[in-house]
Amino acid sequence: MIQSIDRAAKILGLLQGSRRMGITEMAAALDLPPSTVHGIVKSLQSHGLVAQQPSGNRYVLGPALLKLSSVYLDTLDVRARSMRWMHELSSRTGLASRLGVELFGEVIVIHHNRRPDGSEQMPETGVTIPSHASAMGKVLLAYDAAHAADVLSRPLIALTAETTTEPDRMREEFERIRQEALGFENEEAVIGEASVAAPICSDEGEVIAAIAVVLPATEWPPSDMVISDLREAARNVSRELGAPTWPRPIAAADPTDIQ
Amino acid sequence: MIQSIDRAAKILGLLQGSRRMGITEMAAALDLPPSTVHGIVKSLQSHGLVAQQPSGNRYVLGPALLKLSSVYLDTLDVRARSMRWMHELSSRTGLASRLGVELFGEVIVIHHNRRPDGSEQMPETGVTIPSHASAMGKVLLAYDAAHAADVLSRPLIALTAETTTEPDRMREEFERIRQEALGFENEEAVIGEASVAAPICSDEGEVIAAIAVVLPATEWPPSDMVISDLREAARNVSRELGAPTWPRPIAAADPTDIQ
DNA sequence: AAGGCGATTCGACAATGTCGAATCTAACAC
DNA sequence: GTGTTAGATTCGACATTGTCGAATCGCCTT
Repeated sequence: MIQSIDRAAKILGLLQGSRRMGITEMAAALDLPPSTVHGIVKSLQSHGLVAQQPSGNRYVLGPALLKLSSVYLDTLDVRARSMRWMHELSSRTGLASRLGVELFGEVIVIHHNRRPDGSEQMPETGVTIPSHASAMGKVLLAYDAAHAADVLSRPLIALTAETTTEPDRMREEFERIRQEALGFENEEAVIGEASVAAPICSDEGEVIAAIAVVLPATEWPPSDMVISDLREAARNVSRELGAPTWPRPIAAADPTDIQ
Repeated sequence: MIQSIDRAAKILGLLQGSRRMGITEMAAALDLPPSTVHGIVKSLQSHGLVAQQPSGNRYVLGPALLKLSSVYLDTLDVRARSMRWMHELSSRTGLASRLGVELFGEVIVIHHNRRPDGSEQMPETGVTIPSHASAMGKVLLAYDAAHAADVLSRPLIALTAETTTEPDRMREEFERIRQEALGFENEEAVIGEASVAAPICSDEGEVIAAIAVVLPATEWPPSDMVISDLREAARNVSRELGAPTWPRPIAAADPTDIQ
């Protein structure tokens, strides 16, 4: 591992968390001398990854990141193939839909279809949610033993009073997810919001993404029709990706109770 | 400048351009030994900035970039303040609208309002266009002498038969842009597409972004109503940002004819 | 005008990044 | 099934670079 690249990435991570920071502030956060941080920041700045605010004493993330992430999204075969099915899923169910992949114990939304009721909604692409508190995240954890072991090795944070935080209950939930190829979450991440998710399988049979519909907690549980449409969308996307089967066979699923 | 961070950024740039590349291919492109590239890529991968494809021999940009760019967009005060006015601009004119900032001789779209006709349109946030071939880009160049000098010091590339590529004509156009606080482009970037842009000023009176409406070339030139609405939106956003005046006084504009 | 704080610059030197050689892995041809 | 090829990956010697302390600069406050 190259230390200076590691440091540079940590600086990006700091600016991601705190939005605007000065050199001395970043140095304190990373326990490094200001001149060291200054050199790294100037290098990042020369590539547009970081920018200095006009007032001159604080730094922010830079526009080059937007271009890189635009290409990242374009690269995603799973996203390209999901968009049409998600559009249809939202049209049929009247609900918002999300596609997510794993990122360091969280699930990040790589595609979002708004609820088709004409109301004003925030675009969610780029939003992250802790995996343990999200239907998509639970699905991704259920089919990835190593990832689950890692996440469950640290205390699970409660985002609401409903968030499941006991590892044993999570493992039971993973077992059920693998049996039904469905993950559920009711007000575990956001009060008033629930979601149900299904796995997306690749041509190698691996679960590489999860697709979800989002519904108001007042409409919980999701109707049979919503669940049927969700499974249909997941199956269709997986098939387009060349998955041999959907859902992935239980025997092929790695159990998450490896200690 | 830190060489290893520079190299890491170049690797991200390669993957941005070529989408998927192997270690040996990147090494050839950068004129570096494969083991050097491998070390850098593994560092980037550990932070989610790069990912290895399941087949194992090619690399792509990683999901952490999406999260970073999501925060980048959230950080942008100019974007937050423009969204409502752009929504109104698109509603009143029936045209798509874009907000852009400068990135290495290009203009990158940081907010996009679709044309409100219900048709299916690609989201454009993250898209880049060479500044010289874009109304927004020309506006940004017109108010930034150093940037303009840099762009005009290299040959301008024609994207269509209509693209202006002569530096003297560009300078004349910049002069006119500063006088009218408006930039125009008809089929210079994309056949069939035209745009008109206005500058967005900061509280320090600097032009920090440009706002544009996009119209079909068949509707060229834009009507007086469209131009009026665009200026109104630009003035309103600038005012919200604390700009002392709009448009920025001509005397304060740095001439771009510095050789 | 002086003081304080943070950004920035500079250059000596220690630590790290580089990269050649070797090994590993997977795909392909026979 | 075996051998070949090409690319990924690992390892460690060593030269180059990144680090960082000291000094300076710039801006804001008093």
